[in-house]
Amino acid sequence: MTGQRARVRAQLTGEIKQLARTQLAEVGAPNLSLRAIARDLGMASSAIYRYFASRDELLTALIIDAYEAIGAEAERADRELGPAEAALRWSTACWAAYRWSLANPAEFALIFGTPVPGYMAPPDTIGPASQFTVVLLSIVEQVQATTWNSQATSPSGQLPLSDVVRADLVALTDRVGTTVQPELMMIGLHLWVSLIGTISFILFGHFNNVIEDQEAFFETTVRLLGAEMFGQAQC
Amino acid sequence: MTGQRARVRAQLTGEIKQLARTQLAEVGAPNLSLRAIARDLGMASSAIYRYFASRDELLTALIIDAYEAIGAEAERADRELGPAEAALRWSTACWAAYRWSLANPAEFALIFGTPVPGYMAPPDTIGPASQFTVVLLSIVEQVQATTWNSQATSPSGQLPLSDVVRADLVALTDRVGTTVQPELMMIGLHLWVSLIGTISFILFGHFNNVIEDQEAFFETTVRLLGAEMFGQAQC
DNA sequence: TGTACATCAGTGAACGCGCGTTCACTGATGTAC
DNA sequence: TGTACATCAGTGAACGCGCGTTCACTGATGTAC
Repeated sequence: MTGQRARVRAQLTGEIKQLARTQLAEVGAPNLSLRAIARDLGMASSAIYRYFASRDELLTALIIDAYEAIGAEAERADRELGPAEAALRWSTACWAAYRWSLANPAEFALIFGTPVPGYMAPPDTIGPASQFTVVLLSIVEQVQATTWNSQATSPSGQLPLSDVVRADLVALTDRVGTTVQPELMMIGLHLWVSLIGTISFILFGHFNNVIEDQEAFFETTVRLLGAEMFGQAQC
Repeated sequence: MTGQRARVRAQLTGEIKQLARTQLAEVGAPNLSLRAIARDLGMASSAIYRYFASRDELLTALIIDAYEAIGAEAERADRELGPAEAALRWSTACWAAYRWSLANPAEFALIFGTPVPGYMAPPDTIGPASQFTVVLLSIVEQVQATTWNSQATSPSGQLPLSDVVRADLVALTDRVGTTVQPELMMIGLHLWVSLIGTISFILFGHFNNVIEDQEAFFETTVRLLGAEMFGQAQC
């Protein structure tokens, strides 16, 4: 059977990444050690090089995996929800991101924390990085198609965009191939940033000794953010 | 003169920290090396131990300095502004944080990026950490005293807090000795998180190839955030 | 004003670790005829 | 179906680095009388 070697190879590649993830949580990305992984695997340290050409290449693989994982969680949650109001889809996606992040704090830090110094993410990471935002964009499009108009009640309606910001946002919508209005796009980006910022604060401990029930705080934040886009609706 | 030795000591301590900051920018906190600092200073590596008992103690000093620096910037900006509307004070504080962060990205990462694995921040850092939020709180208090009421127009008025979140927020206001309403406190925390989240995204490169003029984007975000607290007012 | 002593800064060698990456190699697994 | 050859996984030694921290020490600076 031809695939025998390939299958073993794929499995060991997976094991290496899994051990790397474990190490990530213990020592952080900058101290990720190929030798330590080899030790855990019971192999010679040089053997790792049959699977990854360098430490940076392994890091890249982990970053891509992390982006794909959080993106896949959001996608799955949105799909399982089925047709629903945009507000419900929003909070569903937020909770998917939250759950994944709490379950995988080291990988969250890998993609949204301090960039590893000296490491340059290759272009391969761009695609996976946008997976989550694709889900958000689809929600934003639904808002545009149904509820939203630029003179709406929420602060958004009163948001005057400067020419340069509007131009940037129009260029962005063109690039991703959507017809969402720049005002709404602005709010969408802002929600995305605030969502990740909130998860960061919780994960990185900035709310310790500040907020007791951080999950409840997250829930309120999601609602608050939702109100910015959907007006004063729902749950 | 008694202070001679002390003065030299203080100066060298400062030089060590300055070199440490430079290194921070180049290799990141987890790879901060006492030996490299000593090398840059032209001293024996063991000499550093006359100034800092360990690597962690040096890190702690840098963290405290960073918190104090960003807090001091905000304080100074707010003071120089003099009596002003809350909205203007808010944007002034935001820009102070933004400018400092762009000028000191490594130190921003030190306090708001991925925590250094294995490092536990001692309680000494709590005081300096709250310096910036003291400025924000003072703005929030002004809002409460002047414009704001819980049935206001912005989404905030429509923000129903669950019992557990309200309890957390009340405990928090008690602890910091203020009489700000929990709804407003919630929004204040949210603004704080979103502000730092936005700066993180910009600094950590998440807007590269997404937004061209990131400073203009920041300006719009600050306005958008302000609108959440102040309603649809001003500049 | 001068001397004796204590304090402190800085040295340099050492301990006991760690790391990424390369290279010539052995043996096993697959492939082509 | 069996043999010859190529491919590939894994080894172990080595190169050339790095690190934090300790310790006994020298010599200069300050302090007390």
